Amino acid sequence: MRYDFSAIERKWQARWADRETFATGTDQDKPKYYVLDMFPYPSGSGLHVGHLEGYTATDIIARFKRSRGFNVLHPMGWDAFGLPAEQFAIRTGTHPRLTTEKNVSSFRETLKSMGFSYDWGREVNTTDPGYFKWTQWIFLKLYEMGLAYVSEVDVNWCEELKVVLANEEVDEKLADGYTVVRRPLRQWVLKITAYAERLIEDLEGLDWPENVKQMQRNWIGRSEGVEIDFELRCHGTNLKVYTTRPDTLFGATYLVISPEHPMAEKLAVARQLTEVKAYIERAKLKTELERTGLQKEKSGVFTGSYAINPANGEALPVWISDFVLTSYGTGAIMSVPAHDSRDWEFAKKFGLPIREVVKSPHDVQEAVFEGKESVSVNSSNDEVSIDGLTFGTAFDRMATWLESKGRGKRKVNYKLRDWVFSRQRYWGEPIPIRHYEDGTMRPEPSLPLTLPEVEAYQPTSTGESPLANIDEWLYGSDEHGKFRRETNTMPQWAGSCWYYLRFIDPQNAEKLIDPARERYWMNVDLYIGGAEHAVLHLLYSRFWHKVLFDLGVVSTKEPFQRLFNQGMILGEDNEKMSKSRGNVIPADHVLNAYGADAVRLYEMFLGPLEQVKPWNTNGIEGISRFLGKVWRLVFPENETTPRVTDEKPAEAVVKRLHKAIRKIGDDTDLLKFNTAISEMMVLVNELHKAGCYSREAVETVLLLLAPYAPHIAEELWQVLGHDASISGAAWPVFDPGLAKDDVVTIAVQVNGKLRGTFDAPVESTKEELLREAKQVESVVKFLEGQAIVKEIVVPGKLVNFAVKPL
RNA sequence: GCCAAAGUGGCGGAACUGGUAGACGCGCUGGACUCAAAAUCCAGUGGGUGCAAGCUCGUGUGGGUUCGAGUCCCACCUUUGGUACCA
Repeated sequence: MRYDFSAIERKWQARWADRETFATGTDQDKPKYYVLDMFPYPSGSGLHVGHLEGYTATDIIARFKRSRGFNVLHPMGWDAFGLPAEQFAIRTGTHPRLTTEKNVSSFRETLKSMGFSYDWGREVNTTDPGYFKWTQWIFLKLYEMGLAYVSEVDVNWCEELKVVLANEEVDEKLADGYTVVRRPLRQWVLKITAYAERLIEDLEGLDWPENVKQMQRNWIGRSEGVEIDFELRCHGTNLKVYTTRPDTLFGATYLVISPEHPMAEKLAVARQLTEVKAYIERAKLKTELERTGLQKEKSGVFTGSYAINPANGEALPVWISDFVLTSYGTGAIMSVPAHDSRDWEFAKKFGLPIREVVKSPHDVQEAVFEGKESVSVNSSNDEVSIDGLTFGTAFDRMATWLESKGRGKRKVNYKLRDWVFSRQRYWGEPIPIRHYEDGTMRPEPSLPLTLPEVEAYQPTSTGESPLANIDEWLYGSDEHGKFRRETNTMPQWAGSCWYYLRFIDPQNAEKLIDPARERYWMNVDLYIGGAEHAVLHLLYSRFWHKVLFDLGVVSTKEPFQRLFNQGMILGEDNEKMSKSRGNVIPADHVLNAYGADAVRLYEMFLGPLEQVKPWNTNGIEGISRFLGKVWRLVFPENETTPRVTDEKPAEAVVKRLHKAIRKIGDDTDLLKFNTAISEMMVLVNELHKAGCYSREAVETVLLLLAPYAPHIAEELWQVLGHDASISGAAWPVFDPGLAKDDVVTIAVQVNGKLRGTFDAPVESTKEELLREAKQVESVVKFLEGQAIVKEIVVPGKLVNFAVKPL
């Protein structure tokens, strides 16, 4: 009987669906395992082989854990709000809901034809009102807790199109010849900074790749410093700067404020006013990209004003420059050119003095010295001296002195900024807030607040979302008076911030999640997705989770216990898969040609899961051949009767089986699927070679293979007389005694070079191995006429003789 | 520039805490079966040298530690990902 993968795969997929084979177990006495994929945005271009990599990995784990007695939660859903469907709507008038529905069913079909064991009864969709009701509910909680507020925020504004652009759209539009300016707009902002400390601290207990944790720490960017008040000469006020190097205060030779600083114009003396105003105007026109990325050369203008250095009473000129950011610290800095590379460049360009205050190995006029390990010099006044001290103590003494003088205050700063949470778009969750005529805001009294139908999806000319055009939806009145609804919608991040919770209790109309279920299933035991989400999605999600923890909605501090980033699969040309390169391998294409089992195995056989690796369609032939060999364990070529016998397999075969059970189980646990598959190949080859077709051997192979290639495993399992699905069968257990080798090959080296080998029982003593090694024929001639200086024996591995000529 | 990861045959990759480099698969070469092909099976396959047993070189480059280094240390080169003046 031929191995007809497409008939077999169709048969089992239909059967699994009919029998709800993969419905999540409810027996709470069993241990649980929650294995989750980063759910996809259902795009119009469909799934390609790269998308399937992570999903295959989680499916193998899901099936593996089931066979080891766990209740497994393995769900799938759709992150379906988002820009592409809206842009398509703007071009064609097609409602984003229709586009989304179409794409979702195409995605679902492809995933089903991969044989993934998702519990489809738990599918969620972020655009479903029953889902986003709770996204809105969380928003209102944030609002009640004072964590959501309205603020004027600079956005990328495209004058011609009258729209706000996402950062990634800016380049594209500029290339198309549009102008983009920074312009303040009323926005909802979430106070993620209030959680900065906890977001850093709680990384500690997570099983995440160290580099992802590091990236999150860097993004949050905690720094300890001092805010110092500089008295302004002739102004009667102070200028507050933030520094992490109060130990270099004696080396400050000028101050710099950002062009947007409230004092910028006030500080300009009459003679400098025109120049200062022009500089501020120019800065306004620059986009963030121009101010940061492209511009290496420092620019700036002198205000004409001076501030007094509290440490030594010197008058320091105050400059304006756009390399100082308004949004960080106080928007003003003290410059210590000798010990900060940016300050050094600026000082060189504008001829400002450079003074060494930390002992430097070279002349600071020639090059900057930023090291913290040297001692301070030239740093003392009548009240304080830090000369001879290194960074830590110098910092402390200066901070204490400044505090005692009332000129400074220790301060912890974060790079992390509050999260701009509104979008001027149609296709997103409406922000459920009413604005009343008296200027007050109140939450919508009943959720969900759904999207109205609109005629046009273009934003309005004022920059508001299309919702601002729908009067019936927009205006209303209640006991508090007339109101206008909020026209901003939420960003795509919103729905993906908490979806892992809804999978636990997807239909609950009363609550976001049932507490008992939450306690059983949380947290997520394994979360697999692309490294591109290492910072934002995971940080936002952790933030919301902590808020929900504070509200008592969830019982864990963190949502995702173990995180794994799969590496990208490149096109056959070793380039990132993209439409424009034309190197995309569509999932359906390879599925039709080779079948789900082959694609699943090949995706995993390609290389380590975390590694970036190119696709090569030719290589899948080897997997097809392997599956053929598995099939022929049961059905010999051109025969329709199974050849499996009930004979007990030979001792050597039994040992081989136990070794394979151990190796494949260990590798699967560690997500080392490529080597697990290699072991299966070796095992199957050896069974054929040994002519062993005993039931015990063949069934073991099927059980080991089942998480990886479930369709063929089910089919042959049934052929061998089992009525129940192999997915309910237990993972085989190995006997450590049998999984061990009795005889090992010992390598014999002379001066570290391999000169021969011999077989020996594993338990051989060092003396036995030495005696044996000296008699190996190919070794003898290398020992002749040599004095053995040293004998090294590694039991079970090798013997090495270090020799010298006599 | 900075941070992170990685460089192993023609290709994807394997090698436990330093211990026989190249498992497994692709490709290629030769052979069996066949009228022929497909499928399948068998043998070979890092470079050099040799009839051969073998010898020798070999894990990005150059040094080092060690009886022994793909693995550890130092310097450098290259690639990929992240990031963009955070005081």
